Amino acid sequence: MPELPEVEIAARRLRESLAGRRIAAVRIVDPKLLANAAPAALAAALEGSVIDRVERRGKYLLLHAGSGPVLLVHLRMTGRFLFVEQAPETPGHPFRCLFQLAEGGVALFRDPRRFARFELREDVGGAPLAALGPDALVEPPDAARLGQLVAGRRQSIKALLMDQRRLAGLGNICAIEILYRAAIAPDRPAGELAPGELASLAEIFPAYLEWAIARQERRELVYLGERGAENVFTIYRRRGEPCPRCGTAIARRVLAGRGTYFCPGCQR
DNA sequence: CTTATCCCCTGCCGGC
DNA sequence: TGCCGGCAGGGGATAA
Repeated sequence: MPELPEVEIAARRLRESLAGRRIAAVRIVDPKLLANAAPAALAAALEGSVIDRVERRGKYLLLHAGSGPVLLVHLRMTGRFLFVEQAPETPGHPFRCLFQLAEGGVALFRDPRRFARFELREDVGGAPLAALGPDALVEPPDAARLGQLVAGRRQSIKALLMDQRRLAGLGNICAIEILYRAAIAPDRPAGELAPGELASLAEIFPAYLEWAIARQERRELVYLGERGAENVFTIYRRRGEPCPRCGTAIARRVLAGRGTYFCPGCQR
């Protein structure tokens, strides 16, 4: 799932359903979930404590428990928290981790592809957060700042938008949809974009993020893989369908290692 | 320094 | 119905 909009919504749900509650027990089902410590370390850090603050930075979730270590959560492709009254007994609901709350209720961490990672860090100043560029939602770059980011870069504009060290939060779908709205071809070398195109990008992508967050808030943006999920995107996963702007068939190619949808007719 | 490729994993979908 | 290839919102490691 997660790009910035989904991670932002995940942070809001965690503030509603997890923050302020005491964690009675932590159960790690999949020992590979915790990237930099033993499962016992997570239990020691969280059991008996209260998550008092939840932050988002780029695609990372930060769960603070008082003065203890911070738990970094990266959802990667399929990670998500579910809040339920009781831990499921049947194996029909596999989960990688479970937080039992003292006042009742359970937070489950589901992640079918098992790419997601938890990390315990003493502070937020070092790796991996220090490597992130400015947050695409909190500090959206204006045209001038974008100009600095792309200056001299031969890398494709799509790869640059997805590079978390330059700008944190955008992923494959965001990059595809934003470049479509700006009518810029995804494989254009970033450094060759004209000032007017940078201005167009700078205007479009905060608006796109707000739109996606609002949609997700209304629970309209769901995994495409979920039963009954509808593709709400303009061109993502619409190869062969006519472009809404010019009618040309939407094309797909692999760029920066990811499936990239674009309109060969009007994205220049 | 870049960029490209492979890898990590499971699940769904469409075609045959 | 069953099998198989393609595809999937992430990034890290490695090679060139």
